[in-house]
Amino acid sequence: MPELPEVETVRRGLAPALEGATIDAVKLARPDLRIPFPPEFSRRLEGARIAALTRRGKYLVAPLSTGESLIMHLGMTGRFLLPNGPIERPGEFYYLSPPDPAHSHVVFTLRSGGRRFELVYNDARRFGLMDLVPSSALRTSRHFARMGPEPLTPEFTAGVLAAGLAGKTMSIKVALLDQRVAAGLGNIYVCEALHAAGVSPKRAAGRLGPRISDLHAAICSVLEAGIAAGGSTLRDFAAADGRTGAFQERFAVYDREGEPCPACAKPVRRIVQAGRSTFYCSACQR
DNA sequence: AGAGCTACCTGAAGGC
DNA sequence: TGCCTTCAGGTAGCTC
Repeated sequence: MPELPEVETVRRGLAPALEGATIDAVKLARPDLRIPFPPEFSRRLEGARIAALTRRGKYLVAPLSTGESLIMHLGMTGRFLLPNGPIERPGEFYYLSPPDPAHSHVVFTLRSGGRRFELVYNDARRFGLMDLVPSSALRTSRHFARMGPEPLTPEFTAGVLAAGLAGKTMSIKVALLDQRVAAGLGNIYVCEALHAAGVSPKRAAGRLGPRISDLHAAICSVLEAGIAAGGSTLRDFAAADGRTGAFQERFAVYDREGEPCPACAKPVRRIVQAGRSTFYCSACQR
């Protein structure tokens, strides 16, 4: 579910509740998500104060008072709930459909300003992960060591993007899904960015030429628009406060096979690349 | 090294 | 109604 704009939406929803809170208890319903929880996961978290909630690519990162950072990835179906959290209307159910309790794998009990509340991590497919790494070694951790530039920051320039794609013979669609090229892009926003840039998903990644600037600008604008809309809601994504995203209503091509291209009205096509759906306009994207 | 496939896991939706 | 197949927003590990 979550790509950069969705993870950023979750971050913004959770940050006011989590930042400055102390972790009183952590209950695990099972020993692993996609990977095992690290040794003594709960013990290492209990008593820690959450200094901040940040994001890198599709990961959430919470630096702790203990010197370690809690790293969290939502996979495809991960979501956080604040069922009795410091939100204006506690008890309100925030999601389109109630999450199956069988898939609530982690329950944090947090304390902040004299209030105690729970933060529940629910993940049906269990493709998410949580890990603990020393805050001083985040950059070299296995999750981030090879991760590419962060879009929407000054480090992500057209030149940096071009360098990341140089020499690649694979399609630009498949290349942009590689988190080493740019962090945080997924299937939706890659499709949308390529459409916005007028670049065919089938074009060789290393042969964009000067159009790399258009693609760079499109990636930034599509991600910014996604964040501004509160992410996309397909199936069941919702922000921590339960509001659903609106960006799916603005998709130009994603999940719109057969519908008219908003630019030229020709039907949007669907093809499969590296086993994943690509949606594009064969007239607008060359 | 680069590129392509498979696996991980569950649920929803569509076809018959 | 029910069974079966296909597909889903992600990543990593394996082969060639």
